[in-house]
Amino acid sequence: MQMLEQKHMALLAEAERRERAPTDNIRACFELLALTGAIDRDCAVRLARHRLSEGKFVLLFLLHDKPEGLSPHELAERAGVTRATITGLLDGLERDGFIVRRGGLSDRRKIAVALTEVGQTAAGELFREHTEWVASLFQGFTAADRQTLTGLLQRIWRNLETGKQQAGQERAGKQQIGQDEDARA
Amino acid sequence: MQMLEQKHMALLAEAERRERAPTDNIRACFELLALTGAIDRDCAVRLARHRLSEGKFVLLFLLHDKPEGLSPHELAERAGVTRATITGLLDGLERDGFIVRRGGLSDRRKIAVALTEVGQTAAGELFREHTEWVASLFQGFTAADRQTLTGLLQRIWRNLETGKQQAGQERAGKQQIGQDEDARA
DNA sequence: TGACTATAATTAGGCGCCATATTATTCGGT
DNA sequence: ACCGAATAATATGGCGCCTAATTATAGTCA
Repeated sequence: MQMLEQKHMALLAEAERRERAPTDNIRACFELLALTGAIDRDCAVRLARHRLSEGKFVLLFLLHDKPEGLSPHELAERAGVTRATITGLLDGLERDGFIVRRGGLSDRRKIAVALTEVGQTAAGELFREHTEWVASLFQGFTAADRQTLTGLLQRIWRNLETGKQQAGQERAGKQQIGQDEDARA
Repeated sequence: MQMLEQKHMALLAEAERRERAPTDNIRACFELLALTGAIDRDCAVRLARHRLSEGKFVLLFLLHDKPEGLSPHELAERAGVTRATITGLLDGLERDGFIVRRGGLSDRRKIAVALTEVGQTAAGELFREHTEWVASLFQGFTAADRQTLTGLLQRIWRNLETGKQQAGQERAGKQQIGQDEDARA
């Protein structure tokens, strides 16, 4: 069951042919990406059954205990996406009857986004369902297992950060002073 | 450095508040997703510097040793995306001068997609750069480390598949016979 | 007050992905 | 030779995400 994606198998085959960089490492990376890709797809399929996406689900759950509503601005911050993205998600949620936009606040630039009955119900049921599903993916894992995994992942994190810094320095070197356009990342 | 995404932190906090499903498992899952999310974003940033996306890069590399070109159909198969997606990627690649579409084949429905000089050069340089970057993420990993990681990931795979089957059965039960719309996944 | 600046939400446009048409061409069978 | 089925590429429209531009409103300060 070494599930790799099509594109990754092609890339790996070529890398092996060229005997370039350590292909074992590449394979390991692709295994990681394939798994999370599958998780994301499964997540999307599950939520799609309720006319939701992951982004929409997050908004629903952020609003579930806020009867007075939140502003798009706050939603963007808490969900970690831009306000423009929020606008799009809200359009869909409003169309499907999960939320309402309320105006008429003291600051007339702002609006309040709140759940409808339907949204409230969906939020409640789905939060339970979703967290149980996520937890089930690690069924059978002991604390030690999780610890081991976390340790390995952190080592990858560090390598990733190191690579970013190096790339930044190289580019800065090439173009004199060179602002780091990756600062946000 | 327990890097989690904004949305995941919000979800986790709420899950902890409700003391629902084992939050340690949820946290572990989110760590996994956060890491691969960061890898994907970094990958996108690196390729964007060359006016490429991951999808486009895959096509470039699939074409690099095919001077006579490949059909969109073949590209779709090898890249693991639909033909419609290929059309879009090719539009961009053609606009940016990486590839050309050639007609006039014996089967007049088909076209051949081939790299230009520019595309050829880019493909060569980027393949090296990209594989080295991917491999560098696992720098310092021993064979045993990789083995450990693969083992853990496979356990998650199995849990994921199990969950899919169960969900399928439940839905099949609800709606009498119920075709399995997940067969493709 | 009036101009400037900051902030809120939205729009516009782009990208990658998808599913579902649509159009052109080929091929099989009678 | 012709009809219908299969196949190739593309068009269309949707979704989620982004950045940059736009519009409305608020607050500040000379």
